[in-house]
Amino acid sequence: MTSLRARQKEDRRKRIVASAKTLFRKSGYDRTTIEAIAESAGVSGVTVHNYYGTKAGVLLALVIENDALLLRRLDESLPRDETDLIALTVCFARVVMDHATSHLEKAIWRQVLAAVTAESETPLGRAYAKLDRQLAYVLVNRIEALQRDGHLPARVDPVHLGMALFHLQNARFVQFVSAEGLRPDEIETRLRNDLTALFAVCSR
Amino acid sequence: MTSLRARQKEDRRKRIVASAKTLFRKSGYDRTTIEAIAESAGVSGVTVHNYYGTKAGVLLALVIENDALLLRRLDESLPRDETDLIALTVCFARVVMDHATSHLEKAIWRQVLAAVTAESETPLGRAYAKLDRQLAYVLVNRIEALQRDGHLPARVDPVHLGMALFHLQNARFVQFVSAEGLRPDEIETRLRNDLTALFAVCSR
DNA sequence: GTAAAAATTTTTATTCAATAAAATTTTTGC
DNA sequence: GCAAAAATTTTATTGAATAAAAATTTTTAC
Repeated sequence: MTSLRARQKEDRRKRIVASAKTLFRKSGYDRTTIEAIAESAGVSGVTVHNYYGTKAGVLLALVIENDALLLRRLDESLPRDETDLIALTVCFARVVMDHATSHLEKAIWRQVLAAVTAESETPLGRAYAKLDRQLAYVLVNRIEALQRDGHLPARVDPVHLGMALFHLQNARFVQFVSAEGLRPDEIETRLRNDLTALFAVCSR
Repeated sequence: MTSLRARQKEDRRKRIVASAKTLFRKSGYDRTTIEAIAESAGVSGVTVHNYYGTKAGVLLALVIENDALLLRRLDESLPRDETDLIALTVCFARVVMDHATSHLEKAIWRQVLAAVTAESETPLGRAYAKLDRQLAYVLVNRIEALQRDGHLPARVDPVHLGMALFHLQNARFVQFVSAEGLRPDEIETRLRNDLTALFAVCSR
């Protein structure tokens, strides 16, 4: 039983986020005012603030919505028969980059990453962190499968390995959006170099 | 031959940054206004903007100044006789965390990290990126020494390895400042787990 | 040493994000 | 339908950011 009030709220949320996405893509983040988003969504500017706290909050909400999609897409896009850990991680990174660029420009992703750090202790920040963890677990699950099939030594902890690889991939993603001219291919090479060097250590 | 004008400019810069550091530490980032920094430094608010562009710019300038110190401190603090790569990286991470917390609170570091991403294409953002690269090279140099002394296989590329380890360490640093309650010991454990898992892969 | 010029800061004004309190509208429960 | 509750809008304020004009100071040239 959803009350009228709850439905209206949900409706406004949807309109605000949809308006924001359109405007951010059309005019960029800085040149889009909260008032413009509010007007386009048919609410007052203060309501947008009441709903999302900050302009960055609206952006984060929008990204979280899209990332639910990425989560499914990732699982589909990673080939089930891939046995090479490096190839798997690189593929993961590429799907993330493709998804990102197909939705928003790099300049806006920089705002997203900035907001995530600045607002890490707020509800929306936590929601993003949770999604990030789910993203990491897509990789962890694949690594567990790899280990089950004997493509990885039994001594490696798949959760730790998955997290480490995710962090590394994420660091390269940050680099990707931080430099306008950097192409996915170049990032792929760097990530490959990272992994090759690490796996070549083989100490003790 | 430094002109009077150049000296005065340098002097104002110093006063602005010093005032900002004092005020940020005393009242936090958000509760410190540019006007307050300006007044304490004996200049107008607009001058602060002219010098650093944004409030975050002032913060970044301040951090860059401190990081020059970190660079030296890091090189001193890393034991020369350390032959274990994991121990070396963990030690590196700890020095960075100690340095960070001794200068500014986590909440302010979150603002720093946010500003770095948001302003990656501005001069101050680039200056920070350059310092980051120098920090990474402290690690790279140590790894090269390790390899020279036969503690690392000849097949590993020390630059790639150093960069990868730096990124991993950095990802954990971001986590460190993003969660108020997270202690350096816990981060150290996580980083150790990352490295242990990666080095255990040993594929092909 | 002084007057013109060049450079730099300050003043002034405007836009917009963020926040708070009061006023208004809408929904809900009876 | 009507009173109470909940939510939105209006109104107002602070502070960051930016731009243009005005004022000041340093430099340069004589």
